[in-house]
Amino acid sequence: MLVANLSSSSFCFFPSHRFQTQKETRSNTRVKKNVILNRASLRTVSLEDRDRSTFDRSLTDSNIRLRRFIEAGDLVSSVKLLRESGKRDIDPRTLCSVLQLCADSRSLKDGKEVDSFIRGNGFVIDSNLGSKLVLMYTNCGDLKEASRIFDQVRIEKALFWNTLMNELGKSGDFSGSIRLFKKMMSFGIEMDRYTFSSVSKSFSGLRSVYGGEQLHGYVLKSGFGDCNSVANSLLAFYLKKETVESARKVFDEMTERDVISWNSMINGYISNGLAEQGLSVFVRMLCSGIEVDLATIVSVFGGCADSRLIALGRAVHCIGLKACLGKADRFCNKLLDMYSKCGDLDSAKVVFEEMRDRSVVSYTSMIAGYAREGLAGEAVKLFAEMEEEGISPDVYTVTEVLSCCARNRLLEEGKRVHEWIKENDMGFDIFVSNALMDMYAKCGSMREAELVFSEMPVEDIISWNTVIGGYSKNCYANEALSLFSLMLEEKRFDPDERTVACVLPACASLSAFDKGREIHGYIMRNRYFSDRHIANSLVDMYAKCGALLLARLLFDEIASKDLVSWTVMIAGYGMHGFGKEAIALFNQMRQADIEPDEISFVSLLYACSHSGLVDEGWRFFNIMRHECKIEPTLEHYACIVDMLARTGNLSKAYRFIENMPIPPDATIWGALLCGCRIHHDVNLAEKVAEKVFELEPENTGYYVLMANIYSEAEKWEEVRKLRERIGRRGLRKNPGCSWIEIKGKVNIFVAGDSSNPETEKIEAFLRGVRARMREEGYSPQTKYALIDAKEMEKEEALCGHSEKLAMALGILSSGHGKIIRVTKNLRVCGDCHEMAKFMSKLTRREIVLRDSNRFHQFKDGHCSCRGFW
DNA sequence: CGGTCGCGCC
Repeated sequence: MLVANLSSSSFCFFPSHRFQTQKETRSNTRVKKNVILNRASLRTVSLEDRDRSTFDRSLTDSNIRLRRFIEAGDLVSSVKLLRESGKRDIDPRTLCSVLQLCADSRSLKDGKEVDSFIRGNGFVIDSNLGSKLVLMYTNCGDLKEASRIFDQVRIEKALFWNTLMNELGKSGDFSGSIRLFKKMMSFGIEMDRYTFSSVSKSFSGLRSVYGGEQLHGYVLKSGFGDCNSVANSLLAFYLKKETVESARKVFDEMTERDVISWNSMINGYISNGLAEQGLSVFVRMLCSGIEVDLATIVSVFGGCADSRLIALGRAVHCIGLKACLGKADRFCNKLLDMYSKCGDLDSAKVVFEEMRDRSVVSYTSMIAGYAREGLAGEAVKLFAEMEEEGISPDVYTVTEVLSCCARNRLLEEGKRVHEWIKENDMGFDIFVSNALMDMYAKCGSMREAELVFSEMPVEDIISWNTVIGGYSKNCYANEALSLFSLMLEEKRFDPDERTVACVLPACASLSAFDKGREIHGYIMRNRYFSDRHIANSLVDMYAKCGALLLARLLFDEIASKDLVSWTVMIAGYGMHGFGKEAIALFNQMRQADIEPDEISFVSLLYACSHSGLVDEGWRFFNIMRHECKIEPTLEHYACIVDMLARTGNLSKAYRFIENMPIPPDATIWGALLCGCRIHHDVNLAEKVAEKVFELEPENTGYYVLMANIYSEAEKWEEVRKLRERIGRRGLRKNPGCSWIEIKGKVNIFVAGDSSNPETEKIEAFLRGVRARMREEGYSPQTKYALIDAKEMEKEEALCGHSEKLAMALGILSSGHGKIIRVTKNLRVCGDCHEMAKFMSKLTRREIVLRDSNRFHQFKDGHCSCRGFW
């Protein structure tokens, strides 16, 4: 135990001379006590002598009358009589009785009047009278006044100290309670077992492990270590996550353990997430022959639920029935919850149906059970049913139903629950509002989530995390970052692990490198890197910001990598065109016995296709199907088609699509259409385009792609026809835009944009670059231009797509050594790609351009994509 | 007794 060290520590809460043996303490106490008692008795004797000398009938009368009122419990008359009496009429013992009556009646007003009678008449407040005053003030709730009396008079009996310490603790004034305890020690008052339980609760309340340990030492020194209830209080003190092992030590050293000791230890382990240890203590308890009670069984059910030990749960169910606990509501509810958390919904249902009176708790647990098993319909149905049964759902039920709707993307049901919440006025509950926002966020309705957020009277960190995460997940990365900044600016909450895990993907999707680095700093300062969610999203963020080496360095720092860690790194290599490295990493992952899933295969196959590794791609596609038994999804097929089409295997890709066991969607045919463009196969493109247009008639991107194929083949008539076709449908092209982060600010450009304050400089710069390119024999690749003739003219005149503008701004406004990082929402255009190569050579700057598909790293006139895009 | 928020592919 730590006590030995701590008691000799120089920074000791308890003055070291207080560490005396029990014997010493007691004998010292006795000496002091006698001195004080002698003094008090001297005073009392003299008082009584005086009273006796002036003895008359009226005094006896007043005392007798007063005692009668007191015995009858008539406080009003007692105080009235006291008011009319003088000092000589009243015996101090009678005063004690009046004070007791005030204490019992919890009447502070009368109590104060008695107190002022005592003080006004100059009664000597001895230990007895003082104790009663303390009791009166304690019971009447004036703890300050009660505490003050301890300064004025020596109270001998531990009971009064204990009672006040308890009340101070209950009122939250733990420090006050501990101050009283210190005073009790310095007065040398003899303590009893209740003293220790009161004060240990206060150290608990202060979360002062140090104080608790000191108290522990004091308990041992003063010989109370063997007292069961004192040991139980110490157990209760130590039963927190950080100190369970100290609790275990106390428990193991106890000579006699009662059912409370066992229950405390079991529940202590289980409620701190150490279910297995708690359950093994329970098994020991059974062996020791101590009889279990309701608290034991209820805790153990929780432990079985946590560790999914349904067999043990069933056995404990029997033990509980044998102990005749089967009728208790808490037993049934916890049992039902245990079965449902262990995935045995049928048993849960049986318990539920056979329960005598099903409470709102029973219904909530049952609904949670359905929700966990994905039976959202059943969950929502039960929610409706409980009202019909006359059981009103409460905030717990509503939160559970909402989280069920969120998990299962049930927007309509969720909205109906929202209506119900409004009708039943439950929006005040922070859990309910948070769950509501999460439901809307997961169902993709960020507008509704925002509305709930704006109407919350108070929010907590979870509310902010939910909305920030909702923005992140729903492609509102800018909004996610803004809200995150607002949270910091207003110093509402310090970001926690969840916040960081919500914001990093937003940085990743925007390629907000500087912002991401800032958050990285925050992660290091708060030691969040050990959180794997965070480490993984950090690696992903750096990879998506083009800082692949940094991503790899951090990846190597992750102590225990999980599937996601490997997947983000593989995907990172893939999007930068490092197919071989992605494959090597994938093999390492399998050597580390991490089983790949469908997502990691998507990343790997894309890595193969982005690097033109056809044979490898095929090999892994087959490994996935045959070795890992993963049924390919549309994404996997899209990777293969993309891979074949890019490398010119157009007819092979076509046949592959035709033989797919699942119906291909537009992205599959779209991948082939891209290949047709790269390899200039207009005939196949026309055939493929019709399928694409049929599957996704609203997606303008495909019309643009086809138009480009026609214009590259100089089939202008076909371009015109296609343009007409789009016009008839009233489609608008999804505008291309690019952005670049400069000094923490994101600058966004669309094609032909002149809204940036630096526009003139940008245009001049680009005209200069174009001129140099012409001199060196490059011609503008206008065949990549858009199909809208007007826009085309404008762009040509302005010399620029959005990515050109962003790159130019980057070159013009950042220091020479700095890498230019531009991001585009669509694929980069061919002319821009050529120009970027040229610019990298001309200005000797490294340009990293991330488009919707992959990274292009331009250096000395070359691009890392080597044409695979 | 029962309840809310986080990472990877497309």
